[in-house]
Amino acid sequence: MLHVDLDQFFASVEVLRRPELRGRPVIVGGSGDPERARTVVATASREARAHGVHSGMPMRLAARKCPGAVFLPTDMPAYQRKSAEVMDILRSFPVRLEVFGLDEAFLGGELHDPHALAVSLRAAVLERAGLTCAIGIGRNKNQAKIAARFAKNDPSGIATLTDETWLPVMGPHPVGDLWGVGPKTVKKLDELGLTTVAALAAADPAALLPRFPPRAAGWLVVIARGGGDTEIVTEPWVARSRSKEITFPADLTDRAEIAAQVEALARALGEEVVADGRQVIRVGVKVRSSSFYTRTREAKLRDGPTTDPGVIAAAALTVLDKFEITRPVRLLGVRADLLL
DNA sequence: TCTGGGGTCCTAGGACCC
DNA sequence: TCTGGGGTCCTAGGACCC
Repeated sequence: MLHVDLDQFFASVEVLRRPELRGRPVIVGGSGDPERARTVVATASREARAHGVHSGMPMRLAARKCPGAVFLPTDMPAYQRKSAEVMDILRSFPVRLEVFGLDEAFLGGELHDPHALAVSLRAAVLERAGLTCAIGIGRNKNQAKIAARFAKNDPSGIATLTDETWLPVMGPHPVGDLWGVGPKTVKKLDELGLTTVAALAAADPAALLPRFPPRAAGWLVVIARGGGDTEIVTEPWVARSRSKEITFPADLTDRAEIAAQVEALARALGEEVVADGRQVIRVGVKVRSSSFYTRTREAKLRDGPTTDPGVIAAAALTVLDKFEITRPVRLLGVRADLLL
């Protein structure tokens, strides 16, 4: 199993079409205005990362840390096109390919010399798409995915984990370094005295039951031991839902204005979904107040699946009525669940 | 410097039915 | 008269990922 992870994907695509930016710190995010409040960095180039800039950082802080950087707006259509190009290159090899987001893929097959394959893949992606990538090799997705992180810090851009090396390498790491273990899970594991991968790997899943549901407990121990999924799904991904949300530069307080924004979001979302040939079965609304308190409400469409943006907008407004809005509104979002 | 946008999957409780 | 067991659907929220 191989995991291919494109380096600083958004920033690299921007540099490709603006060669004069090569070697300069490039920061992609929001509208590209570093002074605009409530926006964050989507991707920072290697040069910008050297200044301490990283994904998720507020744009204004990034601008302070790296005043000489070039700031660019996020151009998703461009990244989607480039992603498809790279995936086609990967598919030209005799492997099974699972697309895993815009900038990642898993490759599997009967690989006699996975390292040699990784070398060839990197060369092909660089020559034919102009992009660099890290490649992790493992016996399953978990191992390959984590190996790709090590590959990012290796001059060869390739790293391998196996059943034999997993625990010696990962054992000393904090549990938060595991794929799928976030801050909340780290805290709960810590309450059980499990802070390292080695400790979690040695644990009896039953010991996690005071803090985790049975399935989660079993899964955590499996991934800590270097186990994981080995299935490659080559069928194109069919989206389960689609959403649109906006964080406003200044909070909204007027109820009519809030409703108008929800309606506009729902209509735009509906038009995109219909353009994709999908049907909406359920509509959800998200409201985040100025205090960052976030709530969602949703409802199934009573009259069945629809392709009518007007119906979707009306449903969103009905769902909005379920909220008691007492605080200024920072964010509004609309989500559509799609018929499979 | 306050904290984006777009997703997925899981869990849990209540309604409702037999 | 005071309380079964199983199942599905719906909704809300949590957690995580890039």
